[in-house]
Amino acid sequence: MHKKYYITTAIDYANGDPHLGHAFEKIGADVLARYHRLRGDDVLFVTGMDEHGQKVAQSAAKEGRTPQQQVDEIARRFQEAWAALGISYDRFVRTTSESHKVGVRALIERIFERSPDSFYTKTYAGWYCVGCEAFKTDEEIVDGKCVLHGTRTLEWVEERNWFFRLSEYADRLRTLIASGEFLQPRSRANEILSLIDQGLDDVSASRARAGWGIPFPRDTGDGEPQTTYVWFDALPNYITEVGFPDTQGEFAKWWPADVHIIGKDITRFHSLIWPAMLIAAELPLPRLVWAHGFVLLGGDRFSKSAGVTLDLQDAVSRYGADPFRYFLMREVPFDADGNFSWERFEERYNSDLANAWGNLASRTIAMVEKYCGAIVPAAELNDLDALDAVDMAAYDSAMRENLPNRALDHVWASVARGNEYVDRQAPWKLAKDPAKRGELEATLAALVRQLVRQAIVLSPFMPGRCTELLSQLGAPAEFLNVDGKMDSHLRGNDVERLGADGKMTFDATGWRVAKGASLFPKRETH
RNA sequence: GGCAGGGUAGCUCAGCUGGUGAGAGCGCACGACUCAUAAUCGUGAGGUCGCGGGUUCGAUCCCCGCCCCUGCUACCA
Repeated sequence: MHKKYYITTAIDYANGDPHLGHAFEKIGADVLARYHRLRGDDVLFVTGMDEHGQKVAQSAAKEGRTPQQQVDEIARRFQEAWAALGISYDRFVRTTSESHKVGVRALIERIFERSPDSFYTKTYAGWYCVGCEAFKTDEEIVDGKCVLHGTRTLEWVEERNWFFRLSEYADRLRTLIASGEFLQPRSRANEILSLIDQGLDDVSASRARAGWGIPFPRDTGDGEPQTTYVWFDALPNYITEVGFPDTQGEFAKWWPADVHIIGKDITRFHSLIWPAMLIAAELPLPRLVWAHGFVLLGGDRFSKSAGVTLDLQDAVSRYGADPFRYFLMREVPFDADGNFSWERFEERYNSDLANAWGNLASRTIAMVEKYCGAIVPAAELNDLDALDAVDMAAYDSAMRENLPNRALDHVWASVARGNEYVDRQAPWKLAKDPAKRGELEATLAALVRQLVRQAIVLSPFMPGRCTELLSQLGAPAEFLNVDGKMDSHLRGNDVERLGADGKMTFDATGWRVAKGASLFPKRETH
């Protein structure tokens, strides 16, 4: 019996090229999605783009393009980046798609029907900054300009908008978040609780300025067309992509989402406005909102203006996507901030990948070739398997808690055990004594089994290299199907590689190993 | 300013409700081995556990004060 697992990422604002921050989130979500596929869950992994807003329209104008041309181009670049990083999403949602627009309007209408008091109109007057797409308070205005956009002039705007009565939901939201199960990690839940305790303000649901967006389905009575404001435009992507407003079929199968993976900076929208919208619409709430931290560069948050950036293409081309994915997942906790530096990357690459794991594979395969004619000998399970089982179980529970970095710690405990085991058994000595033939074979078979286990549990992190290792170990075809290329997702699964209890069953006896190129070659030192 | 979290070996961090000599990984030094990507295995150096008080037979872990860092303090997303 397979469970369904619907995982989403934040949809990225189509206002620039993909960067390390975007990549970290997508890689993290991808690792979780692949892990669940490995377990045999029926996975739906959705990511995409948020493509409306005045800033998009303006940058398009600057480029001499229509807004649609502009977002088409940016969406293409994001999808290229995700392909290069091996992000195995099932669907790429775009808020400019017709189906999304239909879904958004339907959701708003549904809220009008089910919770008639949730929307109301209010006239708002103030200085409006186009750069921020927001009204500014006196403190935010210096010399008649917005402090963040000193080159743009502010506009005095009076408009009648639709508001959403978020304040009305404060009690229910507090209960929801205080449970500790809806919003994680706990530190983020605590921040939102304190926000609730300060009192929730109602939020805009529409803007009167005709803009690049979805027309709000109802007018405010002053004749001005209303455009759906960002929350009501972007957040519903999680349901429109699974068929809403049709609540049968796909929607019934996938919704509610099992987890929304988001950055900690947009926690409040996902843990307050989104559930309030769903309550108002009388729709089920997602099971979990997971707010990850940020990847810092040299201790600073990356930013284009400060020159703190990292070119994704460059990052991938240096060692390949797999080591890059591994490094980010190993070095940056998924529940807090972490640091990226090439210095650290090289350390990790050399010690963890090349020296420890890559070399363990290399020496094991070489010995099976040398001492056993390249055929994996038959042998009973031994202590190595038993000790590894503890680490594999720990890996499993860490993955279920959305902490891939901790899961990797346990896999590397297994890797270290493997290298110790080789030295302790010293197969090269056993090979010289015909009386120890049995022990030699038991040793090498145990090492092959261990590598298979490691390749399987690491495949969500490094799908390409793990497939390569399994291939070198002589694993049959169904074992090799762990790559997550865009055109060959591992869906459902034919072979239960990782059971519901985290245990694996397979028999490597008789596999023909073939040593190939190094899994993690060291670069020329210069 | 308020609220929350944190300051432990060169680096990244573990240390549950206070108690035999404060730990891991990486890095470093020395030794062993030779199957392997000059990889691996073993041993070791070494830290006033942010600062100052207090409670206690005894505190890195409790209390008070101070210093420093980070996050949140709502409509860019």
